[in-house]
Amino acid sequence: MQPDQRRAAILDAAVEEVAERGFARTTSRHVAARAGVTHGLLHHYFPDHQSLLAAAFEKMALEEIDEVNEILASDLDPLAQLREITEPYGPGGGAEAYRFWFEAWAEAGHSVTMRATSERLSDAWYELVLGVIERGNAAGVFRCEHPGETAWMVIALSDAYALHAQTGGGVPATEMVRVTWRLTERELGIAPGTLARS
Amino acid sequence: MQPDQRRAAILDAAVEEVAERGFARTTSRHVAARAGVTHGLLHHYFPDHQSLLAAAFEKMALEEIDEVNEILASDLDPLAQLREITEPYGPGGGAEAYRFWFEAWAEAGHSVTMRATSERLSDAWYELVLGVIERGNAAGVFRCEHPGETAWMVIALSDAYALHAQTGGGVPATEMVRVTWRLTERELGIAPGTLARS
DNA sequence: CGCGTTATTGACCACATGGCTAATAACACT
DNA sequence: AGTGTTATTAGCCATGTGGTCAATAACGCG
Repeated sequence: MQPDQRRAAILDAAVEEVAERGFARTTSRHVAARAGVTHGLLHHYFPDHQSLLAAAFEKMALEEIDEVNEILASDLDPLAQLREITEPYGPGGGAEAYRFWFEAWAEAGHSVTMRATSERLSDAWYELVLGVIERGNAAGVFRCEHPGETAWMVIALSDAYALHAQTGGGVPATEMVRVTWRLTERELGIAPGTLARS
Repeated sequence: MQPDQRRAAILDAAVEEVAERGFARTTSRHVAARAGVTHGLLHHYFPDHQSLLAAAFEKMALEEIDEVNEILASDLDPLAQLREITEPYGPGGGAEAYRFWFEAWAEAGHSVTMRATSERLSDAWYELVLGVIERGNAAGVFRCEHPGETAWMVIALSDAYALHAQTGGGVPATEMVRVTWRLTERELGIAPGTLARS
């Protein structure tokens, strides 16, 4: 196997391991076993354990930013773009991915290294949503009075959805989505039910 | 020291340790050192490590539910009660407490045991906010059309505030609070700026 | 083919952890 | 004071961890 592929395979294994067990419980040997190598090899690709975890975190963040940028570069109109953005975090968005980000958020509270990456990702999301809203305003599709505040609201509700979908609670997912849509529509100044039509 | 006090001291130490390092990195010896005892003693109060962590988790959850009930039982009018709730970080403590909860939520993704407690807490919060809104409606202080949805929104924004305050990002805390208030006021059908007056 | 470089293995080390237990200190109660 | 119970300590053990390194296999290239 090519070094690049091996490195990628190790990172993939690390991401899966983190999603399953969490950062703190992710051990070199488990990652190595999942990647089909011995743990001594990890040192050949990453100077130490911390670097491996940081690289795995960074990889996930970059992939997410890339996905987001793809939406941005697409020819979709602002309304459709906003739908795309809110959808990945919607029903069926992948509980495994959520688990990874919860781990990352919790880890950001203890590790200074990861907080930086976390902030970069956070900012990327904010800029993306804000851009979509402003372009929608310019195109006359939206009539949003507080683009910055609305952008934060959209992200906040998405994150909270992911959070509450995992930690459970009596509020069903469908209701969470309904609230998110209703509030977003009102903030954007578009007709109720517009977002639901997909 | 009395056994009860010792047990409480150990649990306090465990909670602090979890908030600082996370569940997985919380070791018997560190907890013992923080509590001023030797690690052998922990075995005398808790059968094993997992029980200690579970007890610490349960303790935090019960304390938070108690605080919630205090607000409920207070003589404050619904508006004042809602102010308490929407205050930054809510009434359950500051950023430190939320670091603990992020850890707990992440842990709930891996451990089945903790998910139940997590859900109970989640439901308690929802019922609290919903109750305040409905009593406000009955008293004519609020004119909220979707109490259930609004209750979830209030909790969601509060959690997201804590989350983004920890993971950083370009959105300043003051703006997050402003959005939360504005949206809450609109959902409750009360005049803008009402919540800000404290 | 031969040779230098890189990838990969397996074994080893020092260390921290959770669990356990015998010995001791503190205590409660008569 | 005496005694049985509980609280507390110190130390041991098996295990798993991250890090390191020499030996070897695979590879690229002249």
